Amino acid sequence: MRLVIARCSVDYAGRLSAHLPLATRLLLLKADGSVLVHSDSLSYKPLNWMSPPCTVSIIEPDPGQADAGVSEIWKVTQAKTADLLVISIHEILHDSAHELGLDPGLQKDGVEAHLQKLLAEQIELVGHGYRLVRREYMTAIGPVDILAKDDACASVAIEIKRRGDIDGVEQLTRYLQLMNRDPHLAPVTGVFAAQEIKPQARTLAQDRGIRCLVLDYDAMRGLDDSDSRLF
Amino acid sequence: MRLVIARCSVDYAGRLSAHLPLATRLLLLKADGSVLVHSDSLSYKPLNWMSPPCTVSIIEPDPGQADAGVSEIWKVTQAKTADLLVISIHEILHDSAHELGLDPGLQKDGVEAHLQKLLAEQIELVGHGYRLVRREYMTAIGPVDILAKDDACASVAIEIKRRGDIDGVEQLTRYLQLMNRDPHLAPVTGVFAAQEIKPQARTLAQDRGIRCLVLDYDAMRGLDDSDSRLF
DNA sequence: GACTAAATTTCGGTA
DNA sequence: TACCGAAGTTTAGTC
Repeated sequence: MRLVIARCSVDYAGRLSAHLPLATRLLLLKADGSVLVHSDSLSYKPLNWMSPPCTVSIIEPDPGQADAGVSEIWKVTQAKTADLLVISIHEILHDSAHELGLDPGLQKDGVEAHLQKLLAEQIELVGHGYRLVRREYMTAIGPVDILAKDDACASVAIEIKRRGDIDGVEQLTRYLQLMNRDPHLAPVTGVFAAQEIKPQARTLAQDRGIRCLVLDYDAMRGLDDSDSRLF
Repeated sequence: MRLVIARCSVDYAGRLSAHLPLATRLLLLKADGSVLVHSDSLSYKPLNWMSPPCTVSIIEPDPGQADAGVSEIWKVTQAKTADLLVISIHEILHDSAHELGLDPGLQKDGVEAHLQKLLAEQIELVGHGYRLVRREYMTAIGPVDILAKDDACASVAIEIKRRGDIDGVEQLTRYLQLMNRDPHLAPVTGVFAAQEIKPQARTLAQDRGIRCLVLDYDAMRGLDDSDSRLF
């Protein structure tokens, strides 16, 4: 990994066109050839970047560019997409290279999968007498998060989201339409379960006869003994 | 901006739980207090991070941690969300600070807006005899990208995407349902225009009587003289 | 300020 | 490998 602090301007042309005026920035060259341009704020996302596989070639500025103060130009090209990133460097303030080695990688434990697991275990939260049929019930257009039976033994499709948005209601609606064509399952009712449900999503769901259920993640975790791992 | 190369392990607890085993990584501390953890590959996105506003406090390891080789611990806390990022540093291999100043910011020129502008100018691409009514035609649930009239003077709502996905078909469907309730507009037909249309989106669109139109961005740009700016 | 839609989305899983 | 859905999504624009 090479770290360069430099006064530079940047131009990108590819899926969009973008320009960064002259300023001091961090240029990050990774071992896989990718390049990131970071400013000193606006976290997380670089101002500009090129994804691997790509190649960096350092070229001399032409006389006109040299007169404008450009000392060198980095031309970053992408192998597949013909995207082009051009970094015009005026002054290098820091330049160091470091050997990092391979990273063992991130171990993560997401929220939606966890919510699904918890709700499957605590299916009575959906309604009295409910029973779990199975998680990730496959349909032709994708898996329904949870399929259950209500106290009258009718099918219930449950869609789980962390944030309940219109998209999630649309998704559940598609599943319900498909499942209600299957005589073995029909009639199937829908439950839209999320930690937080947006007003527009709630309105749309009610309009379509889909029940909304707000989940209390912390309370559900609290009921689950297997979950006292962190802190 | 402070750049640190260090052997470290990282734990994050917040919206998810994540752990990074001991390895050499880049730690990036920005002026706004945000922290990024980058490896030497897997571009663009940090392995782990904390968004501003957040505060970093450097604490001494307890004896057990010190025995395990930890020299110092960075505890990054988020003001609002109670997220916590803990970086256990074993060895610092590089440490430098740099004054970057404010960044003038990115000037970008997106693709969807450009596609919309081009298609409005070349509305005959949608069909012979078509005329533009207006771009960003407002409805109660949001703006329709383009409203046009066909050769029989019937209304046509056009939704434009770079990548035509199911979401876009749903979006256009909602617009069409609403607009067809307006006697001044009805009947309104729909056109789903994109550079690339996914098979499932195409199927759904056809099922709903929405016509699909694949746009050739380069050809449309070529027809537009005002667009010979880059290179 | 809330909400909606786009993103150079990226990233992971599955058929 | 293509496709589909989630993301600690983030970010930008609009009402």
